[in-house]
Amino acid sequence: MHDLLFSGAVPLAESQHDMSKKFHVTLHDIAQQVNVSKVTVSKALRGHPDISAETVKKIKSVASELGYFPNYMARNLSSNRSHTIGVVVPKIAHFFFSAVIEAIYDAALENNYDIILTVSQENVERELRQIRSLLSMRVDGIIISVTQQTKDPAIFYQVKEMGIPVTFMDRAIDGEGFNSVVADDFGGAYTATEYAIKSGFQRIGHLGGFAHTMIGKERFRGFKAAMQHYKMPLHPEWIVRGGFSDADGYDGFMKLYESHKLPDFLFAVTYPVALGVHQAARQVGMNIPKDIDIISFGPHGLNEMFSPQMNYIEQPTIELGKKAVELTLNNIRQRDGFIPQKITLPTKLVLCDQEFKKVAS
Amino acid sequence: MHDLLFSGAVPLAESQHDMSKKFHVTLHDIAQQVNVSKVTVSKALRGHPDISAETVKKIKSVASELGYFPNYMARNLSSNRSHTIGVVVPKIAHFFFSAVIEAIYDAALENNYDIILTVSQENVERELRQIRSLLSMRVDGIIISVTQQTKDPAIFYQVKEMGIPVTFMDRAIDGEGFNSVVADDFGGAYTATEYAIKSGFQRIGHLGGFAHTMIGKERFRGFKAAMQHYKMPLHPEWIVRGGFSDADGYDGFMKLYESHKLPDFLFAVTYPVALGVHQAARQVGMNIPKDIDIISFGPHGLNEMFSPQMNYIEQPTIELGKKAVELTLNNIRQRDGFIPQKITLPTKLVLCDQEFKKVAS
DNA sequence: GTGAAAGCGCTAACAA
DNA sequence: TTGTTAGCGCTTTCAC
Repeated sequence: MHDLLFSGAVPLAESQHDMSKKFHVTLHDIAQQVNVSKVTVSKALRGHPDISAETVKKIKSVASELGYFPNYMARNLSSNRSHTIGVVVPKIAHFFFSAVIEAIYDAALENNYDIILTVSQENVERELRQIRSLLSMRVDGIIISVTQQTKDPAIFYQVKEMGIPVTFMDRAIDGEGFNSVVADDFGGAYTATEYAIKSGFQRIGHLGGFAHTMIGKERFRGFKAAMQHYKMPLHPEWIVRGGFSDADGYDGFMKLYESHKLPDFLFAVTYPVALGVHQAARQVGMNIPKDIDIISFGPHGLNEMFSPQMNYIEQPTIELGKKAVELTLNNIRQRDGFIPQKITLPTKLVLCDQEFKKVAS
Repeated sequence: MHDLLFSGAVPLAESQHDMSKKFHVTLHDIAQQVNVSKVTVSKALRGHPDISAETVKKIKSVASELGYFPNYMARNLSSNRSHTIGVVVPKIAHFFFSAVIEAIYDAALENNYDIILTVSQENVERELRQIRSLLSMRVDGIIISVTQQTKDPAIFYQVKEMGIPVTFMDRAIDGEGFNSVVADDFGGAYTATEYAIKSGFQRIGHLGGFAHTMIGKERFRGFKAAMQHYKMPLHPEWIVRGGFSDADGYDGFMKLYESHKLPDFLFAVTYPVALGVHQAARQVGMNIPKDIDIISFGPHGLNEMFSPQMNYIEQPTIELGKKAVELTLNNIRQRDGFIPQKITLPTKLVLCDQEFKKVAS
């Protein structure tokens, strides 16, 4: 029995210069064994209705006996579909992105699609390089969360021209003809600010993100809108525009601290920024929330560690990933008939509770 | 000028049934424009020394003018190398894994290799499915961190038989002929326990992971070794074997608490377990570190948020990723001549300081 | 220095 | 129901 096992594959190997091919069984090998043609095997393995149940059974058994794995490179080349979605993110080791990425993987699997993930590391050149790479891999669609520096939409138009749907996730750039799935940054910021106002804080400050990013803009806009709606004066000295990292939060707080006119409440643009604030506050001997309270966007399950816990705006990470995949898939399936969609998912104000929640396993 | 731009590609498109191929420029298109053969273009674009500098220049300019992207499916099919490493991890949204994954991506990029990442979600069937998928994509090698339930090494032997190097990362399984890169779990656990003993704690307990996993075993072994070395009695009632998640930590603590004989120090097998302990302790009104102190493996930059901060064993996440890639690449390049390596990377005891550190950006 | 021919493993049209 | 023929886009001989 075992002599037969590689009877198709081994002779093939002998004639190969590349030894790595040694044990790569092909349709041809199976066809020989079963005494049918390659095409029959191909059809049988893919569940094509043409082939008789008996033949299918025989073919399948031989296939698994030989340890056959379809060669996707060959399959994709001839069918001209890769059944793959390319993804570009700025970071992986990041609370928010790692959660979204996982959701993307799960959603894709449910739809029998593969994901090819790439990382730009917040670097525009690397981002471009990765997009090119995905194009060369002939992905069927691309989901991207751009870097904080990405401004030029040219490449995205080029991708679209190639017939490859583009879906922006969370971080979008201006431009027509693309899908996008973003969290309701404006609404979240508005709610957070409103909460501070209604809680009676009088000196409310904002540590905002980069002014040129959608997120930085929208969250600042939500902050302003709430302040204006409740007739609170906007104090420019309490508004610091920086980046999205903990270092930015640290620096921002220190800047306020050194000016000797700290607000009594801070709305931080991201969770890392809030962490930086915590760090800085501890360093100068100030207590949160006693001396100064804070709220920020989405800690993504990390809040449990804090004592006392922080209030926050929950971002729909799972939904973002899921929607991005669905949208991209719809676009891929409908191709030209598809009208690009822009989806905004709601955020939620979470006031800290003491109930036990799962963090990460 | 623009009429020429797609003169090669458009007519080709007309004859295609699949519209997605509309604007996919091929070597053939470039060849026509420059009036040379496909082969010349192929060689020129790959920097083959055969072609004259002038021809190369002309070809490259036309290629970029037409917006040419090499088709990796075709390239890989004919060259029988994918220049790709497949990766399987149990989780992405996890402090430890997301850090390692990012390191893997960076290391691969430096070596001009692509990564295809898949997630098993701690599910053995899904893990198998993803491995199959990677094999079908004809990855050149596989880096894998197995699920907590993975016991059967059969598939890994099969992969190896196909001439595809396997490197276990962090979570290894027994078996010969595979590479592995793991953190020094034994040493880390020993050091942690030793620290507790030297700090004067008398009732030292351990919240251990699954007894069937390498990590669970090694960390427990390190704990025991240190206890024995310092002649500390091992109290079975202070040793709880569970899993690696926060829920396990929560449950473990509660079990000890309800038994009314809590230790005064806990060595937790993972950071999530320690988080669960924190959560539980807070719930029953106990203070860490006053009432009971704790140490655990690797919070990966999250420690800054704690107040007071926790001591921990630092895991070499970046190094794990980097080494895994290097090892796999070496194995790929040397093929049969390669002797599989088992690398253990040192861990480090970190006693909390107040200095500002970057968390995540 | 350049190119013609053959083939990678598979699928899609069309015959038989 | 099954097989034949023709590619997919590229690389690899090997001849010129």
